Amino acid sequence: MKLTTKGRYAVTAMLDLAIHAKASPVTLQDISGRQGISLSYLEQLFAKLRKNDLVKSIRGPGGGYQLQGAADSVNIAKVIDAVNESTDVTACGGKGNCHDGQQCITHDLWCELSEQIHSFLSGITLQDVIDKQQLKKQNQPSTDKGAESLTHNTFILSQVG
Amino acid sequence: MKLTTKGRYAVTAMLDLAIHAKASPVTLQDISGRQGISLSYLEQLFAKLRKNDLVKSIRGPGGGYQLQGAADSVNIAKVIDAVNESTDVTACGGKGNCHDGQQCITHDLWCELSEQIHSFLSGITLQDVIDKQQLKKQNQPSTDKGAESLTHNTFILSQVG
DNA sequence: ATTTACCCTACTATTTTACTCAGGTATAAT
DNA sequence: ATTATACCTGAGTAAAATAGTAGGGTAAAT
Repeated sequence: MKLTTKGRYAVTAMLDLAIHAKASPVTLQDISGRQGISLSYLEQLFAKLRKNDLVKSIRGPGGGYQLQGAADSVNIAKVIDAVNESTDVTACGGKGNCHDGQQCITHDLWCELSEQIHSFLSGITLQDVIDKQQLKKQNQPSTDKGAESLTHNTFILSQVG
Repeated sequence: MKLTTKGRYAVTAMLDLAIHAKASPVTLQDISGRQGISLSYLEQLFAKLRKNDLVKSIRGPGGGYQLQGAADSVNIAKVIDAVNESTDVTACGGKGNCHDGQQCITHDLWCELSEQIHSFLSGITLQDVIDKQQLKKQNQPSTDKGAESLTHNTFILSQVG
């Protein structure tokens, strides 16, 4: 599990799609303008998103991209994994044969934690993120500083449970 | 919130410290050997960990590093933030002044999600990760494939709640 | 036929990562 | 005191990832 700006771009673009591509598809040009990502870079990201069946494309004039499924069927982990593809990460090639026992402990620990993070992000869909934002907007019209931690935890619980 | 191999190294090293530095401090030489990270790179990482009061150093022969606090008082988010330092991330400088309303929506959505992830990792301490691994070892002596998701979620719930 | 907008490959600049080198300083042991 | 240890620091550097450019294609709507 890797969480870089690349994955951020992908998630941001997917959220943009989820919001704007209700009826007609959205062009990469539009996303590029709204999110400040270069068109060609978006094309590269969407090539990967398409290969992973996360989006579908419509060619020609009036064409663009749409989510392949519903916004509540696409989770964040899938999106990030799609653009990152094949992060082996493990020093010993995942076979756990890096010398004898002791050496491998912390290595295993990290793998365990990495799975936790992945599992966590698998439980959050694009729709969840959008809904949460709507809720926040309603509760706090303009000023929005402070008192964050509590609402976060309740959100997490509602997602996982 | 960024989750790169750099952060992985830092977390791995901290876990190594938590396990080995019970009585006497641990040298970077030792961690370097166990975890396969170059000594000088470790020195750079630990300089940042020290500045953030996550570890304390003992100089001279017999010296090395120890955790500043107890293993259950250090959370994963702190460790990762310490070595990454200042990820502005936001395209509009966090002031939310990137044009009018619409443009900023997905931007806000990502920030929201990013906070969720941060909050999630703040709820997991080094000790938690170690404990979880111990538990896994006991339940499954050697073969450890399949049936993962369920135990993960219970772990997450126990951490956050 | 022309325009639109996806599609694809290769190339390049920038940044980050990970490491090396070359010194220093505090401390324990002799 | 001297020496060895191991932290500390900064500058430089190779490799990789990120982000973007360039230059072509192809499918489809007008």
